[in-house]
Amino acid sequence: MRVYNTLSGKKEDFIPLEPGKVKIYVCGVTVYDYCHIGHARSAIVFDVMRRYFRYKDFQVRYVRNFTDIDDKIIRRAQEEGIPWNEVVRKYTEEYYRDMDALGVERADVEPRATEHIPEIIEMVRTLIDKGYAYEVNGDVYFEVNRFPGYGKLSKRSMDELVAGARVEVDERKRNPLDFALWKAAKEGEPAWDSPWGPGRPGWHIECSAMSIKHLGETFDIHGGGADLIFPHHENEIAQSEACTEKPFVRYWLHNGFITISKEKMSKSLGNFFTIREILERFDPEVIRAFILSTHYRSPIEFSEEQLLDSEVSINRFYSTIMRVETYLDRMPQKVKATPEEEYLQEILRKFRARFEEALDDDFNTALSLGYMYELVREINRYLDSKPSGGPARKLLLEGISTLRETGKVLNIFQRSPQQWHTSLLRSFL
RNA sequence: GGCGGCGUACCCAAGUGGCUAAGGGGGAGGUCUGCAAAACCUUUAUGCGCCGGUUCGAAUCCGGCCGCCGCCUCCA
Repeated sequence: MRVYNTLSGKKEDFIPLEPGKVKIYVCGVTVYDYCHIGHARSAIVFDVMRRYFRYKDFQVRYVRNFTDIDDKIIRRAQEEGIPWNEVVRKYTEEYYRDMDALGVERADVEPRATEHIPEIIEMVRTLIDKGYAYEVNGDVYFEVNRFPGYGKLSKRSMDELVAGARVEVDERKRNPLDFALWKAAKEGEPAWDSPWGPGRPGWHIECSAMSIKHLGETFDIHGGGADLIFPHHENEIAQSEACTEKPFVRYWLHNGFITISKEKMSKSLGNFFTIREILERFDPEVIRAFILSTHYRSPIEFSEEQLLDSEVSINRFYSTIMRVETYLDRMPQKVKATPEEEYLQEILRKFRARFEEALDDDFNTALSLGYMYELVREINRYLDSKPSGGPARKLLLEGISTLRETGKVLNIFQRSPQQWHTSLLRSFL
């Protein structure tokens, strides 16, 4: 397998730390609002990677966190006049509702920052002891100048970062790029005791502490949206490697954005659609197929037209399944071979290899889908030739089961045609 | 300003040195059908933003130009 590693900027052979095993950490969401389609993309593409590793007989350990304490959560709690942990509870529940609907599997471990305060404190303490961090009035900052590799993931030098920085100047920091490991609590804010006084963890430290705890000091894959490359993942590398003195992650994988009118969909621009809104109009399988019809690193333009295209494609699949079922029910015993049989056999013979070749090449789901639709067409062509008898039955069933099994990797094509059609009718109402 | 990415048909999209440039949607024509739908077939890029260069050979590598986008600030 080959994967594109953001760290090296190229595709590399994937070699796991331990043969046959793969350890993956994916940055999840901050639970303070409903998820939008961009969150869905990240969740779905990494879900597919995980499923594909399993398909390839890897033993997968998959960790995806929830950020359950930060400024946005605190602000939202104040706005709604409810406790911060009530905000967390509510939006965690909503997250699961959306992701379950989209067929995103639960992670093996789903750690939360507030459940790892001791590990976080321990890590911050180590960083201070080693001289990588300093305390100022109850805040603790990581000193980026102390870490020689700073900028290696986002491919920027310190000078460039400082020159282009638009961050507000905080006089207490030794360098404007220094980032908070621990934040002192202001009046009325949720707080945990620490050697530096009551406070809460900074955003980046939780992912380092939790990934190291659940996957070890070095692990295989760390993923997330491309907008996390800087500063989040850059900071994770700095604090983790400073702390453990070992390489943190072997392969950094990042998914591209969803755009609206060519612009990045984002909270701050306000040009986003929630998963919930889209699910009112489209079947979840349509959303999955739409997202997987583009390579995970490329931008996808979100549009109704594209979703409708995906809907038609999936419909063709289920119509074919139904056609085969009906056909087999009425098919005569008498053996009738047709020339099309050879074509279908030929495409089936090559199918698995081509499917795997596509996904082996940096998870090219778009290409794998193309092969699947080619197989659908070949099955229809064979049906049109009106074959009959045992061998024909066997061949048709093989075609269907091949699509079903490979569909498992993308988690599409898993329902009955009846279920699909029922759901489709519902979306018209 | 710095760094990075992208530009393939009417739309989406795969393809990163070499067979006829996947696949889907849409359009046109056709087969089947009582009609229709579905399905299938044919067709829809001698060309891959533009101009040069390297090479026996380039969408694919190099240089320049044009256009679009992202990151540098919370962000999937």
